[in-house]
Amino acid sequence: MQIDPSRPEDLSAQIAQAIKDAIIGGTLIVDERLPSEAELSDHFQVSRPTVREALKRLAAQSLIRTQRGATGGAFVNRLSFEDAYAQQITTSTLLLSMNAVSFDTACEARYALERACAPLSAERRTADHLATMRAEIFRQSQPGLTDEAFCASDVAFHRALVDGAGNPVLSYQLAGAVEGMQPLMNMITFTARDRARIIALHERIADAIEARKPEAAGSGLSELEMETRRLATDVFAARAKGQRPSPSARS
Amino acid sequence: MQIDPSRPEDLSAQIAQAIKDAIIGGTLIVDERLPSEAELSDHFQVSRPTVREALKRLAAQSLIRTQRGATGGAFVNRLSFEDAYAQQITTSTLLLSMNAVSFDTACEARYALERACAPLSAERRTADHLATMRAEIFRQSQPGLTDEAFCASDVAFHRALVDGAGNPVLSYQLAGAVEGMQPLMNMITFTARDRARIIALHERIADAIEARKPEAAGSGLSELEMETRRLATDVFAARAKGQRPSPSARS
DNA sequence: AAGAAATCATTTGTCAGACATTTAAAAGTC
DNA sequence: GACTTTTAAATGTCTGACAAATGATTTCTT
Repeated sequence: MQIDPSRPEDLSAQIAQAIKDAIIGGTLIVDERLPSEAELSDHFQVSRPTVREALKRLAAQSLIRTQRGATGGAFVNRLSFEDAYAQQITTSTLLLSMNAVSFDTACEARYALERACAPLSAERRTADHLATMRAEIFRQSQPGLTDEAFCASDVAFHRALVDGAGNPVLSYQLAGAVEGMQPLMNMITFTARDRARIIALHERIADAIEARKPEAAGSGLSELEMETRRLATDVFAARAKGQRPSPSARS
Repeated sequence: MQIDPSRPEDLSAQIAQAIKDAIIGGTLIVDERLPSEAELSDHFQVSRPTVREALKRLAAQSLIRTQRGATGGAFVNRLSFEDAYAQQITTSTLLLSMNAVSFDTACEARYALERACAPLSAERRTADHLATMRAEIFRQSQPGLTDEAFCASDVAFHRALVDGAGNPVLSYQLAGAVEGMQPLMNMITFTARDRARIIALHERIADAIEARKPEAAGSGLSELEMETRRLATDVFAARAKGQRPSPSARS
């Protein structure tokens, strides 16, 4: 594990990469303790602040965790599904918000992936998943719900649908697709009639999942996709005409 | 944008989070220059090394880039699809290698997601995508190919299939599912007969994509999934019996 | 006056050394 | 033996300094 001080790249970046490679390559295994900062600075022939910058880079990616005290130090971190979810969501959200991805493109990707989960979810969903879906549908039907709360409930509904597939890898992959779209969804204002249509489709999907009918769930999702895209088209067209103020994405 | 020095969390982590929130929330926009390290240390009432650790955390997530010199500084980085791909692949790879995810679970997720791309790819693939798929199939049929090279070509084939859908968001999401599985795939040894079967299925899928037949592509993928899972089951069963040495994942 | 060269100022990158804080183990005390 | 105190090791933070890069400014030359 060596670095090249003559390379133009930052020393801390090189050190972080070297340690990262060691983790990915299996040289350093989960829960193994890294050498202390003093030992690392000695090994790489750099100062301790430089080593620390490298370690912070790794900590930011959840590759290591640090512990203070006598038996403390930096330890290779087992990347948990929760950490991976969070990273995935952040990355997806930023990717969509910073790259002028069209609503249609993001929507198409999201529903294509969700349809992939539907058959598995219809087969394996537990009563718990179903109960969550029903509860979210009920919440969505409450009058006086803000658009943001409606969207948040929408996300929860779809996550329950995805989690119903009982495949954590799938849930992880979908987390970004579903949650990353929320800022885009929040740009839409829903009328009462819009909501009613969406809720009806949610019920249809939940019914299909409950009855273990994969095709019905898939077609329900397809209709929901069309409905969502139609809504977005209308809202954006209205904004373009200046019929409404053109607010930026609401947080 | 403030921090609380009395909280137990690292100051650099708090500062990083505060800046991250500002970026996600839109307070800081793409290509905007952050205050200099000296100004930040003054603002947050911490030393410059602490600020630097915070900035390195953000740099590790590609949220900022830094530039030296008179007009240099830290700038909010536009998260490119390439950066997002790379992060996604690293995270997925680590998640699968560190969490004892069963081969079947990962495989199921991967093929479910790929089947979601197949209809779109059948509809939109260009001659380019098709040419890549054919080229990879040809490479896979070359004798003397190592198992690793065979797997790498397999990944390239599937990426071409996914990219054929012409949806960058979908390509981004699938990057992790396809490439993250490579270390697991590399644990499998392929006999000549195994390879022949896989290549035949690849050809069937490519034919379906070329003929713009979404259902045929989907069923080809389903068969490929079954074939892959059968192979893995055999290999692992043989290893368990001690008929072969039990190597760890080859890099 | 115009262009080239030198200088300067700003900013990040790195270093050295120090102190504070946390934590577990070792030593001491009853 | 159980409890308390001390100690050592490690990370977290600070101060101050210098190096290196780089654009802007000034000066010099023609």
